Amino acid sequence: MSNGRQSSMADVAQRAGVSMATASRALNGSPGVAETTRERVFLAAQELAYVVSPEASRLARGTTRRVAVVVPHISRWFFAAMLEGVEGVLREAGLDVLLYHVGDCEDRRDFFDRLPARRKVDAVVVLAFPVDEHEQRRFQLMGVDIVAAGGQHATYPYVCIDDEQAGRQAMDHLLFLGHERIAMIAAVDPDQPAALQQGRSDAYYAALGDAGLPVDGQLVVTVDWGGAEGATAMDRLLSLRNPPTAVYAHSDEVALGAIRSLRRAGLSVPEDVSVIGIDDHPVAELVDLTTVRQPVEVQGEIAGRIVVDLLSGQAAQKSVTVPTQLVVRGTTAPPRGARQRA
Amino acid sequence: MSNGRQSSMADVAQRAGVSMATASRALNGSPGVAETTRERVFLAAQELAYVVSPEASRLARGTTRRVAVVVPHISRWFFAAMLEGVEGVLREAGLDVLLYHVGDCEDRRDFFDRLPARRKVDAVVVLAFPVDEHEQRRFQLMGVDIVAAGGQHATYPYVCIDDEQAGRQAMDHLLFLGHERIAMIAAVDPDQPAALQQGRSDAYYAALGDAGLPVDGQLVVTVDWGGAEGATAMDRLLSLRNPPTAVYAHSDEVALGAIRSLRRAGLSVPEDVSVIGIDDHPVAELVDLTTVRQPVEVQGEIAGRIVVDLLSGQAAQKSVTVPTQLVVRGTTAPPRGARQRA
DNA sequence: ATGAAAGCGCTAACAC
DNA sequence: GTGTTAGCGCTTTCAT
Repeated sequence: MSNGRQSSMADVAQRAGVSMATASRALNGSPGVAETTRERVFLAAQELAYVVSPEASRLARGTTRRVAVVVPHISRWFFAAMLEGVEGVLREAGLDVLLYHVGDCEDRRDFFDRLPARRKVDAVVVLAFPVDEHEQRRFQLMGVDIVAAGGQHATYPYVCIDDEQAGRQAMDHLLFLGHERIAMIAAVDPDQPAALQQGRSDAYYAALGDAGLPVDGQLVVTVDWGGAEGATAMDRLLSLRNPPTAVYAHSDEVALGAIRSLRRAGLSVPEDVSVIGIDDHPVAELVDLTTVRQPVEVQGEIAGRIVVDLLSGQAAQKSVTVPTQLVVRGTTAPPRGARQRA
Repeated sequence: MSNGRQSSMADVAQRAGVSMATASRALNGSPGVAETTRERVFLAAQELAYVVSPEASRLARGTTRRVAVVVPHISRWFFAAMLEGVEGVLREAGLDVLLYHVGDCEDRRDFFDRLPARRKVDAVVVLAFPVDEHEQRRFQLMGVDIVAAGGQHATYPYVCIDDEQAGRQAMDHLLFLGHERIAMIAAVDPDQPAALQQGRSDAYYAALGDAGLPVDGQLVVTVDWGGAEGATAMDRLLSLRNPPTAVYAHSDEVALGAIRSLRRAGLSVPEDVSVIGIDDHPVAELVDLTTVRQPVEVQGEIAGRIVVDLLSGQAAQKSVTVPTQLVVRGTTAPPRGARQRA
C-alpha cells in the first residue's frame, strides 16, 4: 500500500500561505500568531494529514519527550503492574515510554556499559531496581533525571512502601492470632544485589522481639524468589522435629508455593498451619490467601507524576512512601487449641 | 551534577584528525575506512565518551530503529510474558521498544485517531489485539510494517496458537476421563471486539459433538475475563438442578475463580468436580491446576523475529502457529463412580 | 504578526 | 581512503 510521501511542514506552510516559521508557531501553540492564521494552518495540516517529524523537531528543540523505564522483570505481576502505572501517567502527559528489560547480571552490565538509552530520553525511571554506586556514575553520564519506584533510594527521588512496616503487619497478625512458633521464608532475587527486602526480614526479628518470643534460626529459610522455591522452603520447614504453626512469607508467590507443600504433606491450611504473604497479588484473592496489600500500580503512577513534574520544571516531591494494609482471608487462623491474645 | 556538553561527532573527528564523514563511516562500520583510521576514531570517541545523537542520525538516515508494541493490558501475565518475549529479541537486534498501552475503548479510539507512534517507529507489533478494518486503515497511514502476536490476523503476519485445538485438548482430556456433563466458562474481554477466543468455544461444541454428547445450553456461561468472574460463573453453574461434573474454563484465571466457588460450596476438586483451564499461567503449577499450556513468551519472540527480519529486508515468515500441550495436574479426575473411556 | 535564515548533529552522494 | 557538500525537517532568534 503506497502511502505517498509524508507531507512536511513546508507543505503545510505553503498550503496555508504562510512561512514555515509561522506554521511551526501555529502548530506548536506558540504565542504571536493571529487566530485566523492559526486556523488556516491547522486546516492545512489536517488536510495533508500532517504529523511533525519527531526526529527533526527534537533535533531542533533538544528534548526527546521520551522516558526510559528500566525493569528487572516484565512478566512478574509486581513489575508489570508498576509499569502499567508509570506508562499511564507518562502517556497521558504526552511522553513516550521506552522499555528496557534488564534481567540478569549480563543484561545489567551491558545496559550500564552501553547506556543504550543515552541521548534518547529526558528521564529514566527504575522499577524496583537497586542501582549501585558504579551504576549511578554511569547514569550521571546521561545527564537526565532519574527516579526510583518500588524501593528506597539514597540518591534519587523514590516512591516505595515501608517494607518493615508491611512485615510487621503480617507478623503482628500472626502473633495476634496466638502463634508462637512462626517461620519466615525470605525471598531474594538471585539477579539483584539483594538488600532490597531487608525491611521484610527486619520486621520478623523485631516483631518476635517485641512479643518476647525467642528466635529459632531453623525457622528462617532464605530462598530465591518464586513459588517453586517457596515450596522447597516449606518442605525444609516441615522436616523439622518441631515445625512452625505459622509461616510468614516475603511474597504471595512464595506463600502459594508453601501452601502447596503443606497440602501435599497432608496438612490443611489454616487448621494445621497458617500462612501469610505480602503484596496482594491478584491470585491471592482467588486462593483466599491472607496477605498485606501494597498499592503497586499507584507507586508507578506516583513515580510517573514525579517524572512529569521534574520535566516540566515544577517542584516535584522528593520521595513518597505509600501505606500497606493487612488483608485477612482464609489462610490464617489461631493455632490449634490456642486462643487469641487480647 | 553538571555533565558538560555531550560531545559531538565534530569533536570526535577533530580529535582523530579526520573529517566528520570519515568519523561517521568509521563509527558506523561503513566500508572504505582504513583500519588504522578507524581505530583512531574509535579511540577518540571513547575518550570523549561520545554517543551519536539518535535524533540527528535518524533524521539523516530516515529510519528510527524503534518499534512500537501495542498491548491491551500490561499487568496480566499473558500480555506481560508476550511483551517480554518481544522486547528481548528487539533489544538484542538493537531496536528500541516504545510501549503503548491501549486499554479501554477510549484509549483505543484515541490511539488510532492520533496515531501517537506515527513517524516514531519503523514497525509496530500488536499483542493479542484484534485490529478492525477502520483501525487497519489508520495503521496504513503510518506506512510501516505491522505484525500481530497472540491471535490470527487476515492482513498482517501473525503468530498464535490454534485456539480450537487447545480447546480440544482440554475437552478431550475431560471426555477421556469419562465426564459427560461438562460445563464451559467462556471468558471475553469486555474491552476487546470479542471473537478473539472463538476457537476456544468452537472446541467445546465440536468435542461434544464428536463424542456424541448433547449440548446443554445451561452448561455454557460467558463472562468477562477475570478470576472473580469465573467464580460468579461457577456459582451460576452450581445452582443448576443438575450441575456439571467437570468444567472447561477458557483461561487459568477463570478456572481459579471457579475452583474457589467450588471449595466455598463445600465441594472438592477434583473428587466432586474436575476443572481444567488454558494457558498454564505460572500459578497453575502452584495450585496444581490441570491446563493446556501455550508457549507465551515464545510467541512474542517469534513476532519479534518477524519484525527484525522485515526491517532488515529479509524474507520473514508470513505467519506461525505454535503448538499447545495438555498438562495434567491435580484438578481433574474421573467423575465419581465412572471409569475412564478406553 | 510574520518572514528569513541560521542552525540542531548526523549521513550520503559525489568528488578527489 | 578521505574530504566536501548538501541536505534530513523542524525550531528559533532576529529582523521587519
